[in-house]
Amino acid sequence: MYEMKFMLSFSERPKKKKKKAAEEGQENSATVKKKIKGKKDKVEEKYEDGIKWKFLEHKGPYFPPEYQTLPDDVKFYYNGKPVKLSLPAEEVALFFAQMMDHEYTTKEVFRNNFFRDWRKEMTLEERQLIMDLNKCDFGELHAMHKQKVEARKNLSKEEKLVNKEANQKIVDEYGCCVLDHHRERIGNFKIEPPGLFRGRGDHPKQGMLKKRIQPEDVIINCSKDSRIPEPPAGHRWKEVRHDNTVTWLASWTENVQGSCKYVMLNANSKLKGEKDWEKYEVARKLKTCVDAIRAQYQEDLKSKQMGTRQRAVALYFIDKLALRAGNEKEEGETADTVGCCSLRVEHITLHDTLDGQKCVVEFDFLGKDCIRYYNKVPVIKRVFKNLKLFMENKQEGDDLFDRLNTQMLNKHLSSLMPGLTAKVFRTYNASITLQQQLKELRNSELKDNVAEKLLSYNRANRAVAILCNHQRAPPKTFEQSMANLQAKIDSRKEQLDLAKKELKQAKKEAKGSSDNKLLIVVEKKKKAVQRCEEQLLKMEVQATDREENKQIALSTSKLNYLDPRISVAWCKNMEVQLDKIYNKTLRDKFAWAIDMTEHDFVF
DNA sequence: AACGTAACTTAGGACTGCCAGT
DNA sequence: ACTGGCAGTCCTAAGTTACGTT
Repeated sequence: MYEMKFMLSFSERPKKKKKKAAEEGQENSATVKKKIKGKKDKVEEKYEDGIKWKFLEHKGPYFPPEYQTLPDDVKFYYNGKPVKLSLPAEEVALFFAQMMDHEYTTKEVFRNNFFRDWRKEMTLEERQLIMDLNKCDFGELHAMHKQKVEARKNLSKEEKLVNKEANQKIVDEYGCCVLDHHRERIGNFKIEPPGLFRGRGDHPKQGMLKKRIQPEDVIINCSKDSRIPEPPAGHRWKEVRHDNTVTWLASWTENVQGSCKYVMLNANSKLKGEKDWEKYEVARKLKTCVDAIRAQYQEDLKSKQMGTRQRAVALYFIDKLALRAGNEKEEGETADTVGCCSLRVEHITLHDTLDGQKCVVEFDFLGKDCIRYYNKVPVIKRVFKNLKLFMENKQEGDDLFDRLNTQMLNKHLSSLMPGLTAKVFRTYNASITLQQQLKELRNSELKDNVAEKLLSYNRANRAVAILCNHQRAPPKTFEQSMANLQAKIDSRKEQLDLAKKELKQAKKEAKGSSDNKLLIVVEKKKKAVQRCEEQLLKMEVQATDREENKQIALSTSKLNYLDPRISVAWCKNMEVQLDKIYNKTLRDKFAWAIDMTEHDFVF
């Protein structure tokens, strides 16, 4: 049961005093701000000062199995000669062999990074021998891997069940924790297995060895008074700490980028649910002051301060186009991608007129995950003039907003509204767009068929996905499956024609007759026609939906940007079953919204 | 103020297993 | 019973933001 309607709203929430709270420790009963009696006399506790829990107990992360050496008959060859590799070198060789069907392994950067890191794992002797990746023959390793995959696929039902049960046992043991009074699922309790780093796009580190994580690398976070997780036999943890100002249960540092990895709770947990609710409440708060903020940045477009003008233009983009903030990135460490503040002059082209429209900005850049953002947008004159100004005397590689960064932008935003940052605009614009589109589509289409209602919902969802530029690679089987569906539609059409003819014939025969049998036949044929029509419509709607969705990913916005209460209310109003738009995982994640939302909810 | 990084959200692709249609 | 296509799940990379340090 969720009690978040009683929670402090974000503006009333005290500012964090992180470190201090941690030092005081979780036993401090003064950290319990409020005990609120909920329904059924359940007591919910709210904490202040960024305290996330009072009690946390878990079994620690689950480690992947140790590497098992190759069978003797599977050989690696160098320069045509079999070479028995040392265990560490062999393990890394297998990582490469496993990926050989992938395009990655043909790329120069990938191969070079792999080879460099692989050589580090070799013995001196191996290193002296193996000097050239092109002389390496992983053929047998690759074949063995493919065989293993095949064998796994061909397991009998019983064997698969045994595996499934073994997996379930691991989930039962490691997949849950106790946080305060709740038993909660953990999102990622498994330590990431070693392998070759697969960055996205043109990643300078692709192919580097992602090393095996040992318990000695792992920090455990839990309550002092909980049963401390046991490290695997013969090992010890890097550290056991008791920091209740954070939500992670375990962490380690990953070697490729040097960043932290965390074991955290599942999205259906109370902690994550509250955070999610809070996010949407901030976005709704923005709704109440967005007009003022827009008026302000319109004014700022005329500012004498260049920095203020740049901030205003950036904000205009973030608001209108739902661009991400765009932090600076360290060159050479990651793929070259940008967001709003990090746009460079080569990413936009200004057109005084284009296709009959005035003041058009053409965007073309790679955003998060190297997804291309391409858009031609008419903008207001003042923005256009400013852009021209910002581009003056600059060349390729120069920042468009040279007097602006995300910290400055967010600092400004938080002064306009507590809790406001650049990404809130994405959440706000996504959710408000869904709400508007649902309303419009309902008015204009007035469908009473569930399939058509769902098409409307998906179209509204799609409008958001397009706004947020959530793309996907067209499924490999797309053309084929589309053709299959069309064939089915065609054959169903023929079937319908036939059914109609039969109905006509039956009617004719029954005319004037009072023979009950004939009347029953007519009814039967009528039903058949009706059923056929329904099936045909359903398939046609499905075809439309699928075609429109070819390169668009709806799931990302559904999961991260759309206030679930809008969808829950829509289902109630349209008399559509919630499970038609939310699968089990989403229903779990949004349990808080399903619980609290009435049909009249307005974002 | 500049910088580094911890903590957390957001993201697309790979993988899996189920079920409709044969 | 078989299978292929796809929805759902898993995986982990890649963002954002706040905070601490120099």
